[in-house]
Amino acid sequence: MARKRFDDSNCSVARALNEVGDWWSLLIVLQAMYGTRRFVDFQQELGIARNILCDRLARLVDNEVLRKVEVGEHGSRHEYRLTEKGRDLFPVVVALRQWGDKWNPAPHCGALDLRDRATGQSIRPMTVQSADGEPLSVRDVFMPDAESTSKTG
Amino acid sequence: MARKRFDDSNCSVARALNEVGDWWSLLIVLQAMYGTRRFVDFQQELGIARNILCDRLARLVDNEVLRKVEVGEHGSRHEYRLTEKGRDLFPVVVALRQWGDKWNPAPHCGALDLRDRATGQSIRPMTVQSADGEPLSVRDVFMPDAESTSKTG
DNA sequence: TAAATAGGGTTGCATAACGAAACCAAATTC
DNA sequence: GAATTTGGTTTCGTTATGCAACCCTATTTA
Repeated sequence: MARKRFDDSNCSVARALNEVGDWWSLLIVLQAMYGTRRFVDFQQELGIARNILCDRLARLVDNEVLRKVEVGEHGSRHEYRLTEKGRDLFPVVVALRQWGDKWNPAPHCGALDLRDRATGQSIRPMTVQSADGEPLSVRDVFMPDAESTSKTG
Repeated sequence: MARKRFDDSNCSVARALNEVGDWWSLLIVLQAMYGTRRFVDFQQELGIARNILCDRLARLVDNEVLRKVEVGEHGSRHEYRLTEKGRDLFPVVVALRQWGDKWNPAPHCGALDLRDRATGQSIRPMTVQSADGEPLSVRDVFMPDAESTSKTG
């Protein structure tokens, strides 16, 4: 049967996963952050099937994570560019990257750290922070609204 | 055909998604962060099919995101608890939650913000930060290793 | 002591999603 | 005007997902 959808879930994590929670969408967004814009480039760089790429690009455009821009230059008809909503996934992608680097280091190459273009220094590890910037763990936070912990789907 | 796997990808985002990139795994982790530990509770609170829950729990245990703890109390035989690796997904989950709250606000209820248990204040929005704590956008960072941008799969 | 209930699964089946390769059509280059 | 490039759609076989039913053990309840 069909995958369960979370469109109207009262859990914002579930709603977020509904848009970018599949195997490919976040990788497409990541690739777009690297500068990829054209269909064939996504296809080749990700090694994704064309029909799946079609579907995902359309869905990301529907959800306003990407926008489809018509361009007239030599053969290519349009490009897929990140919207502000799409660029706003940057913290999510970086958090995932750091988690992957920490707990599943690459077999061959080392962790590929991101660096501040202005200073050349590595970026900080992502942390959940209190109002005054102190790092917080799971146990350090609570949710005022208790009912939100139930029934995500 | 089978879903494409990213186990040996040189992209850490792809490797991370290989472990928690499906529709349910991150929600299970989230639920575990809320304090859920038993099979039936995950099942009822998430509304997930039992066989899928079985599969996901086993996979999360395999990947050391959860661990299975035997407990002897009244009928229940074991619990699923977060490991350090699992708790380390906190920034990922919070980043996703904030993105979902910002761009897909819940129809009925408002954004359910997390608060610092010590002060009662709302936590900060997650940002990628430079070495001295300044927020950075996609355009503000670069990767020293250029080849890492290609071929994630 | 028999019966009901709870916890933690497993099995079968129908449907939806995925992946590879082939096919298509408009625009462009040779 | 034939071959290429770009951006898809179609076909088809495999896999994943969801629902419901079943199973086994341990504990309550009658």
